[in-house]
Amino acid sequence: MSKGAQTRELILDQALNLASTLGLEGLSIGGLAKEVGMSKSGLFAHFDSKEDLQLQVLQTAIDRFIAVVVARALRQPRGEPRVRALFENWLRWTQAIPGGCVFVSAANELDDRPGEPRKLLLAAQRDWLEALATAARIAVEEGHFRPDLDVEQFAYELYSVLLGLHHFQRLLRDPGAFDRARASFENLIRNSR
Amino acid sequence: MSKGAQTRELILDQALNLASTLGLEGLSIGGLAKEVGMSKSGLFAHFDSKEDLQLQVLQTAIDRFIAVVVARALRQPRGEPRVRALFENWLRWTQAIPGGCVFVSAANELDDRPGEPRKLLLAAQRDWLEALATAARIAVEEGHFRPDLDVEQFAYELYSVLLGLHHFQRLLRDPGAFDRARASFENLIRNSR
DNA sequence: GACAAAAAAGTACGATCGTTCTATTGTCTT
DNA sequence: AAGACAATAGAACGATCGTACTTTTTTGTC
Repeated sequence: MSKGAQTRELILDQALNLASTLGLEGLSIGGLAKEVGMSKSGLFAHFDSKEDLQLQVLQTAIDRFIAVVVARALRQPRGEPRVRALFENWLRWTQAIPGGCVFVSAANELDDRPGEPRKLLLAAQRDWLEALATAARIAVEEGHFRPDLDVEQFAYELYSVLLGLHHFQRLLRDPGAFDRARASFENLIRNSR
Repeated sequence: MSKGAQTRELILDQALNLASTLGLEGLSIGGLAKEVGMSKSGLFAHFDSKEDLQLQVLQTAIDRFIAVVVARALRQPRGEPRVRALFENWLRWTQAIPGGCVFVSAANELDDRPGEPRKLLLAAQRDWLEALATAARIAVEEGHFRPDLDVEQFAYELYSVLLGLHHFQRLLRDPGAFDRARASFENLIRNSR
C-alpha cells in the first residue's frame, strides 16, 4: 500500500471516531488535522472537499459495519440464531466507537440536508433494513417465527430497539439501557414466534 | 407585555423551527437574525450568549411539550385511555415542527457535550420518562394493564417506538412510518395487558 | 411633546471555517 | 545516487462564527 493510501486510512480512522462524537458536520478539517498530527493542508490534499471527506468517513463506517455485523452473522445458522447474531453484533457495534453508532448521529444531521452523504447513508440504511427483514423472513421459512409475521414491521421494531438503546445510553447514561434493549429484543422475538 | 419580551418570543419561535432542522448547534445568530428580519447585534442583545439562546430555545420547547402533550393528556381518564392520549399527542408533536421533534435532534447533539443545555434536556427527558412510567402504573392500578408489568420497561419501549418513527420518517421518508409506529404501539399495549 | 429608558442597529474584533496556491519534504524507481 | 513524482507543509483568501462596544432609533412615562 502506498504511503498516501496508508495515511488516508489513518485519517479516516480518526475521523470516524471524531465524527461519532462531534457529528459529520462538527468534524472540522483543522480539528481532525490536529488530532492526526499533520497540517490542515496536508490532510486536505487527500480529499476533494469536506463533503468528500464526509462521504469517505461514511463509506468507511459502512464497510466496517458490513464486516463486523452483517458478514459475521451470516456464518450463523439460518433463522432465529442468525437474527440473534445480527442483534448481538449490532449491540457490539454501538459500543465499538467512543461516540456511539455513527449512523444514528449522521441520520439526525442529514435528515434535512440534501446531498451525496445523505444519499449514501440512505442507501446503506435501506440495505440494512432489507437485511433485517430478510433474516426475519428466513426465520419464518425455518419455522422459528410464525408464518403471518410482518417482517418489515419486525425490522422497524428491531431498529427502534437499537435507537432506544442509543438514546438511553448516550444521553441519559442509563446503566440499565443494555438490559432494557435486550428485554425489548426478547419481547420482540416472543411476539414473532 | 413589553416590546422586548414580545420580540424575544418571536425570536424563540423562529429559533425553534430553525433548530429543529439545523440542530441547536447549527442554529447561528446571524442566520437566525436574517430569518427574523433583524440585525445580528439587535437579536443578540436579547441573550447573554449562544448557550443562553440554546437554553431558552430548549425551555420554550419543553413548555410547549408539557402544554400540548402532557397537560392535555391528563384530561383523559386514568389508565389506558390516558396512555393512548399521551402517545397520540406525542405523535402530533413530532409533526408540529418542520424538522421533527427538537428533543431528538438535541439529544443527539448534546449527548457528548457537557453544559447547561445538556442538563436541561436531561432533566426534561427524565421527567417525561417518569410521566410515561406513571401513566403505565396507573393503567396497572386501573386493571387495564397486567399487574406484573415493568412500567419502566414500558416507558423505554414506548420511547423507542417514537425514535423509530422519527428515524423512518425523517431520514427514510417512509410514508408508512406512521402506520408502523401505530402498529408498534398496539403491539406494546397488547403485551402490557 | 420632552426626557429617560429600552430596544435595535452598526461596526469591529479575533477565531475558525473550507479551500487554493506555492514551496518543501519525503518516497520510490531505475 | 539521481531524478521524478507523490505527499506534506506553509501561507493566505474570503466567509462566517460568537461576542463586545458605540450609536441610533423606538418605546413608554410625565
